[in-house]
Amino acid sequence: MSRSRDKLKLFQMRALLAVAECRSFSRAVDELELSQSSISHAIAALEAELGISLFFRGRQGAQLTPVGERILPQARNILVALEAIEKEADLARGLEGGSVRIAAFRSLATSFLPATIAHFSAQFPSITVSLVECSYQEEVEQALQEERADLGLLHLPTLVNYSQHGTTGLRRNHYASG
Amino acid sequence: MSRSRDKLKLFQMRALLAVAECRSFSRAVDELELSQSSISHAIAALEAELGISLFFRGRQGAQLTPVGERILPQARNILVALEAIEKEADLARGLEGGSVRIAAFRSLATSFLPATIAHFSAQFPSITVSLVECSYQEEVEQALQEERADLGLLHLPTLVNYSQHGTTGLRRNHYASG
DNA sequence: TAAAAATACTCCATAGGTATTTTAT
DNA sequence: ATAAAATACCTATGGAGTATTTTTA
Repeated sequence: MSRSRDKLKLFQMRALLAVAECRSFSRAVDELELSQSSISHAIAALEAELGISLFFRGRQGAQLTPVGERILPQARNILVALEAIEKEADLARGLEGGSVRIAAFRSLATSFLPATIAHFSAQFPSITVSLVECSYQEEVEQALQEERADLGLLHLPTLVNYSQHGTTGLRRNHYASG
Repeated sequence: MSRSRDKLKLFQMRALLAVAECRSFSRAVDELELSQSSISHAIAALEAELGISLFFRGRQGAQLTPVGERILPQARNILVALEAIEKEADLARGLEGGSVRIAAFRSLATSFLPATIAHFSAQFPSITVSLVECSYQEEVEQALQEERADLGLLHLPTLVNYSQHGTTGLRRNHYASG
């Protein structure tokens, strides 16, 4: 059977972007860290697969055809989506095995926090969420300063405060409720 | 040197989509027309590359992890963009070497049409645009019926009418001006 | 235990490279 | 004449397959 059922390849998208940007196959060599030959092959294969010409070639380099011009943003979309996937994975990896200690006084701890924590835990099951119950606002601030908590819930105007020394790579989703 | 600098592969995106949809590696075989082994390899490689687990595996099949759930729409975006690229290419190919004959009466033909045609020709240089000048509206309709024109410009309320028998694959961009 | 996924192993198509030739200005 | 792209040819990575073993509800 035939290998690689994918007609269009990702490196072809990268090549398209780079050559379009550099307006030259040769100059795209540096950006792609690929030989001129490979870039030529890649674009040629892409053009053959699509049955169209993507670039006008000349001594002064390569220039996008009108079709190439319309295809370019879609190729960019693909690479952006790929980046997004890697970002999501990095974030998730950063969260693996992490823990968050939340300091809050009793009234908050018993009202909306359980639901919020449940929701969070459903999204990030590998993160241990623990609660440091406090009787007064001062105790919350104390817990943060003594690094017995990573996240503290306080009254307005300082509703949410957080320490930078948590044991997790948590970089967003600092849950708080109005 | 190493082959394939792309860490993430398109067929892995397809596999992710299919397995997520089928909630099973085995059932995705039909949809992907790929062996169970290959699908397993593809997902495993993707998970290894991203450093995360995309599916919970069990006897009843496979279910997306929270990260997998967040990555899924991006994978879909990639495939949608690919489709769009092929669509653009198909359209451009259909236009290759085509021609459009426009029937219009003199006043229109000399006022806004030249600019419109120039713009169109810049976008689709391989298409021959010719003008069939008419003195009266009835002549335009006649030219269309006798297939001496592919596109006719008439007065409101029937501003634009077009024949289905053109010598080009033109399927959109029926240019008209208010 | 049975259905599903993972592994072991093989194969060859193809991405990628070097060296050279062709093309366009 | 000369810079750029295309082509020829080669190598070996990794995608895909069949057969089998390992999981897990």
